[in-house]
Amino acid sequence: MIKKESSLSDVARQLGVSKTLVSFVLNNKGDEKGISKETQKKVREKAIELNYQPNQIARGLRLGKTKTIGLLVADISNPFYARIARIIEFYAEQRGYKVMFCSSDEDENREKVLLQVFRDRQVDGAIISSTSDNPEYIKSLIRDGFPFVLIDRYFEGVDCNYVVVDNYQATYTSTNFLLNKGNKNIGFITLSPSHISSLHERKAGYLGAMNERKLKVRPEYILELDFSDVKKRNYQSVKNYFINNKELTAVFITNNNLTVAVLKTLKELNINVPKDIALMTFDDIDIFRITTPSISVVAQPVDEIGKHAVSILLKSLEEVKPQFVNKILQTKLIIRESTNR
Amino acid sequence: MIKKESSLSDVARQLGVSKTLVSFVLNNKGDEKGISKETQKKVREKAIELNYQPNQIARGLRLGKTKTIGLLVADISNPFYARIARIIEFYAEQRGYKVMFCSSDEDENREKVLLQVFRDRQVDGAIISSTSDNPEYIKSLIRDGFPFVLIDRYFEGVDCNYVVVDNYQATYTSTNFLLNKGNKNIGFITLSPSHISSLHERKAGYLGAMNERKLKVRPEYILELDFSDVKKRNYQSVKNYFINNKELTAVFITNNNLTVAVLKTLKELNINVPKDIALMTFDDIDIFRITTPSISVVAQPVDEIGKHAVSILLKSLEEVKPQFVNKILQTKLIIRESTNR
DNA sequence: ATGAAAGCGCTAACAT
DNA sequence: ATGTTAGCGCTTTCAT
Repeated sequence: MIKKESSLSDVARQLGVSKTLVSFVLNNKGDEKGISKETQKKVREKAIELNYQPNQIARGLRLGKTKTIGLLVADISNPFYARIARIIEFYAEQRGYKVMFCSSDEDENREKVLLQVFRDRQVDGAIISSTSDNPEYIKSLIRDGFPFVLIDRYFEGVDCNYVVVDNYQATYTSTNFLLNKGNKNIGFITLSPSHISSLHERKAGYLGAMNERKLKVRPEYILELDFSDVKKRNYQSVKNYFINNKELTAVFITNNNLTVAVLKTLKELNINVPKDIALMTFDDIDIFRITTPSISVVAQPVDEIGKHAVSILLKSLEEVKPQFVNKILQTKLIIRESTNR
Repeated sequence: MIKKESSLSDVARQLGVSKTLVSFVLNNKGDEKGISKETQKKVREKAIELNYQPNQIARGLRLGKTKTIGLLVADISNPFYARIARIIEFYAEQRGYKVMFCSSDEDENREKVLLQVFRDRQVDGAIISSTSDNPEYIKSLIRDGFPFVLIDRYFEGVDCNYVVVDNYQATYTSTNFLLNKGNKNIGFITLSPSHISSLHERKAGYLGAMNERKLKVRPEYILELDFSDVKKRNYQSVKNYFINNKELTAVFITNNNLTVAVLKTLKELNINVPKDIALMTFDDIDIFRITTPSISVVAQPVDEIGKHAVSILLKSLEEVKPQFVNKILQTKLIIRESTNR
């Protein structure tokens, strides 16, 4: 029961001119098409009078472009993704694009379906933090010529747009920082599915630093938590981990909501940070600034990530045969109280 | 350069039948329209063979429905709204709807523009956390028959869909809790613009409880912070507040990112919670569970809010002359360490 | 300087 | 049991 909005034909009819003319004027092609100044003025005035607003769906159908981009992440309520979303919204809006989002829950099949939904809805392109293990699927997007840019995670050997951070360097540096502080038994808590490039490389950076010092990494020092367990707040394995690994003096955690799990567990176990164990994690979100102790973090350049993702995507929409662009951004170590020992 | 997707006509042509027939079959109206079983089978098979996916934009233009809803909040990266977004996404998806979001930054004009963009894009309806001071504007949405439901904030005397919490009761109870703990000088930190119903009522609940005990509330006990200052992390006034109000033994804060500001400031000033001052706030987000001390909060039923918002909105899309529905949900006091004094 | 007409991909009323 | 056709609101080519 929406009040009938006025359409192009309404404006045209009331003025006794053609839709073409109105369309020209309202798309600022009046001069180019040689429409007389007076006519243009009349058209604009009438458009305002009738509160004419172009129907973007009709426009989209005709032009094959919807000025909409899709954003697919694991979980829009994860503060890291939420911040990225805000930034993507900001830059997209500047260029006249709206964003539609969805959360894959780290489920590969869901991701596939969700992406298809985006395509059915004719989003012009997508920004994707993929949970997929299967580059074939991503390759098919490329073959289809569907414009997208991966963020946070990429696929080795798959040539496409992506903007990620140097995860290896990040954990390599962090681990060395902990080592230089005199820690020898350093634990590592991460998320599965472990094929995700960012997690994979974070682990590699940690192992790289440890190996360089010829330090053994006992298998039980590495804990991999299932995403669904984190989501369900099932932290039992975290508890067991700390109970069974008393000799750890530091631990690196790869992801912000894992760290929430860890902090909660440590609190329950009455294990003090940093006195009993030092802590370091990924993502500089508010939460880690105000805990006691405040948490040392690897800060990702969230603004840069969002900004590049949007600009790369929109550029690739404009070009006929776009060059794929890859950005590998550097992270920043922010040392706070949780590593003071 | 998107690979040509197959359309209805492709399927029809290759089968030597009409688009109508294909449309009927694929929309499960085959039996109803008396299409023979074999033909139906052929159509379905061909559709799969050609990987036919209906173009939802064309469908939207024809049907006047896009199966998209808009979500407008102050800031999608605020954890409270991010969680609501995830939940709205969840319930919307179950019913075949996608969600498009945007952030008003608590700017009334921006909100107006953003909502118009939603309408131009033919979203079927919207879920709105309005920052507006002007019910006239909201009323015009109603007059236009644009379906929407307000969340978090409503307008006194404006008859429309909304789902909010009982904010007065929430702060009234909280303040009484603090009073019963022996606090007399209780501060109140809130956000401007203060016309926002939720903030307004939270303040009223606090004042109500204080007045009932005949306790004076000195004007300087109430701090109103500008949203833009919070966003810019300009916390100077918070600092001054605590420096100038040493006699406060407790403070209630109306909003989660304000609390982040306060915690950060208290840390800097070396003021201990709860020893020096007790703290209580709104929104049960992760962050408040893992700080030391953990923070006592008024928990909003986030899942309920999102669930109701979606169901009310979708119901109002289906009905010709919808009854407006109002939900006022109850909050829950969660007592943690920050009020132990 | 302006307009007619086609067409984007789909649905549905109305034939046959 | 199936097809013809119009039309959603817009842009754009080609006429005039």
